[in-house]
Amino acid sequence: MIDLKALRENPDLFRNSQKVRGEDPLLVDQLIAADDLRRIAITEFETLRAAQNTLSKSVGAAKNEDKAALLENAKGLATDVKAADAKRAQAEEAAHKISLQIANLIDPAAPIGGEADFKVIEEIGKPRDFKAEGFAAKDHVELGKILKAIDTERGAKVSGARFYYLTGVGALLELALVNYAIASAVKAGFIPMIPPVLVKPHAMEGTGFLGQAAENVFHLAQDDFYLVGTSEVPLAAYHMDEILENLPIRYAGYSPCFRREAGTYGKDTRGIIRVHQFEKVEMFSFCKPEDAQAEHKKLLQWEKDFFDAMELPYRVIDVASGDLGASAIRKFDIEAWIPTQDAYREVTSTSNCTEFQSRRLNIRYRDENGTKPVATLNGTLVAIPRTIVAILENHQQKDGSVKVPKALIPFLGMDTLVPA
RNA sequence: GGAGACGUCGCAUAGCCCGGUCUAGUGCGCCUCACUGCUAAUGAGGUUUUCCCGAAAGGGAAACGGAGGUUCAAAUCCUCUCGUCUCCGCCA
Repeated sequence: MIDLKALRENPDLFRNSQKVRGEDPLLVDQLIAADDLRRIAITEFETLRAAQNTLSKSVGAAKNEDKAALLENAKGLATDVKAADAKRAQAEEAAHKISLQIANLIDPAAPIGGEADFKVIEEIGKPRDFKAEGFAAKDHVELGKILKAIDTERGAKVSGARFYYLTGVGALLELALVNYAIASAVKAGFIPMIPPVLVKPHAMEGTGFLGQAAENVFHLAQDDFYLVGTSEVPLAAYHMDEILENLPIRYAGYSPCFRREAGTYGKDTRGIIRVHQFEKVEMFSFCKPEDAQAEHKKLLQWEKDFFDAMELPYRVIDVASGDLGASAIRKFDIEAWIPTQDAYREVTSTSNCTEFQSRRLNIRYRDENGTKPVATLNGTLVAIPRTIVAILENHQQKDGSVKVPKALIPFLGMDTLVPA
């Protein structure tokens, strides 16, 4: 949720933000109008209510003969108060509804444009030249088969398209990646968390996932639970309705993630690049708004550290305004090189959501001037399937074996994955 | 799944039966001041949040798990709902 007062003071900023995001700038004007109505309604109600309170008090004190007259008076007032209150509630609801539709005020530093208009910030590592090495790179599906690490066929048999089994070294690889990620997060001061992945609508709403992202969440209609698409949801909602002390607070959440992947028919149908269920270690920070930008850089650095340790070639991109999602004011993705696709593919993403989520979730901190919403940021440390894809494809050798990155060896207990 | 108890100001509790004097008492904690070689003790005062009007000073409204209802008036009465706990059953 955006800052209503800021919007009132500087509507142009918000109109422009909406525009560069490809969202409707007219919502800003609708909100201003609705907010005016809301404030008028509040004042009307409160005036009446104040009159009623005084009158009501005098009823209790009054003697018999005066009482009847006062009561008569009070009854009329009660009706008016009720009507004014209903009007107030309705006006507040209307304004609130519009305010929920307005995206977070974009960071002017974010590149303007659509999905394709990202800016490459840096490229790290060099893609291998398989031709020069004298063999053709196999893709992760093939390697997964050779190593008996990934079974997509049986995944499909049991659960359908976009499901898979990690088997043998594949399963071990996940555990090693997770353990390495958690260990480095703990070293960096994160509190490791294993959160619930079924959440109530309020938590989902509060993190902004029931807006335009709604079609991508699984919903258990019978019990009105949502399956989270990222532990960002339960981690953000963890401190719902609280006033925090000792910021920043950093959590590293390890959880399964569920995504419907609606509207992606025909995209990434092969392998485990795009799946309905996967595990992920997610970093989540609560900090003071003035520290958010620096915190964002730190999250990105931790992500880079991880991919450096995996010895993978990757690039960092600054995601363009039209592709940010409602909560983020700026977003950096790490894209790892995928040899068989001859392309960089997204493996992590870190977002600065400033106070957007905390306003909805009512998460604050205290300073000299009272309480203020905190800033929230999130970033992927490791999303398992895509990282496995990158490791298998980039570190493969001619015979189909895969070299294990040094950092991972102690966690995996082997330096090479060999064909089974 | 069945039966019951409970949910109040940072924490612990009172108030609810018998509606108004209750945003709400008490204890603890915390803050300020006084007293005091120091500490402790003691005394006085203070100690929630959100919103509206206002340049400010200040004024007003709302909140006793949540949502409705009854009433001139609800922490207090009624309904629903969520959560916690206990017992029974069931499963591990």
